Amino acid sequence: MGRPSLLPVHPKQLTLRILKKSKKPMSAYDLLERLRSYGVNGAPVVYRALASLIKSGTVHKIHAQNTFIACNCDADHDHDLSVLTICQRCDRVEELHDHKIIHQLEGLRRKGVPLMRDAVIELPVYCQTCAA
Amino acid sequence: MGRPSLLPVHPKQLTLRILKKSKKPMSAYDLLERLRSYGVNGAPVVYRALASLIKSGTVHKIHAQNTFIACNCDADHDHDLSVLTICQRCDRVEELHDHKIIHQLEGLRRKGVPLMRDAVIELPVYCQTCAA
DNA sequence: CACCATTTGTAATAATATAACAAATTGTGA
DNA sequence: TCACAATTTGTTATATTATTACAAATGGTG
Repeated sequence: MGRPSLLPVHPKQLTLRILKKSKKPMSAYDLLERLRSYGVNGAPVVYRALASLIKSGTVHKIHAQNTFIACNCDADHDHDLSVLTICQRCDRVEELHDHKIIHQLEGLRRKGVPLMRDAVIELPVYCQTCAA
Repeated sequence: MGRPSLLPVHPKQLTLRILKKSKKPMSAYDLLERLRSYGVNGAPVVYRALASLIKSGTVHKIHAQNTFIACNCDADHDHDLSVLTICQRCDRVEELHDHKIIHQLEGLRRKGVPLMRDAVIELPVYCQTCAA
């Protein structure tokens, strides 16, 4: 199993808990600050936790912001494409549940574009508040 | 007009030229290395050139890679949504010309999601070569 | 002309992410 | 059981990406 964690709770679980509670996307170093009180001292610990969570589809990285969010799916069901809108003015992130888009992307798959499971599509927008 | 550039050719033009010639996306520091021979010495010069080019739609940033590409549109026509596929294994980037997807996204716009002009959608995929 | 706004260039620094390595544990085969 | 490889963790250091801060140079405006 390798060297055991010195912490009472594994960094991966802690990371997920914090992200679940956060309404907003968090950067890796935001997370690190929060994790320090639990004894986490290094960036690699955070990045490893995130990598693992992302691999399992539990967490998404928002590349346009270098931030991370917990997937808002409740159950352990298989993940699929998720579509996020990112306001270019206030940075607010929302998940779109537009089935037509999802189906369209699925269509791409059938046409030979091997879209990855857990693909995250980030759409730059102005949110309703900022559009005004 | 502000302080004039000391260079015979403006960094912005140089940056665009280099990106146009490059088949692959380039990082800002890749560009800087290339620009040094023309007398460009600092990262801010590159980032300012890129910001300006991105604003005019001439260059796109690929957030998932922190790289930049010249838009492959030939003319000065107005830009619209562009859809890129990014291979998660070999990092190759291709531009999709799938009109259905574009139309679908336009549909989102009409439904009230103010998608930005020059929105770049990055789809994580496995390219045909790597899928095998 | 004096002043201000703007742009450029440079130096320094911030923010994001990974590499390299030692230490601790488990499993495997002799 | 013992040696040893394979893994995982934690730490330090470093690489990569991007911005801040500031001085210098120019053009426009009163």
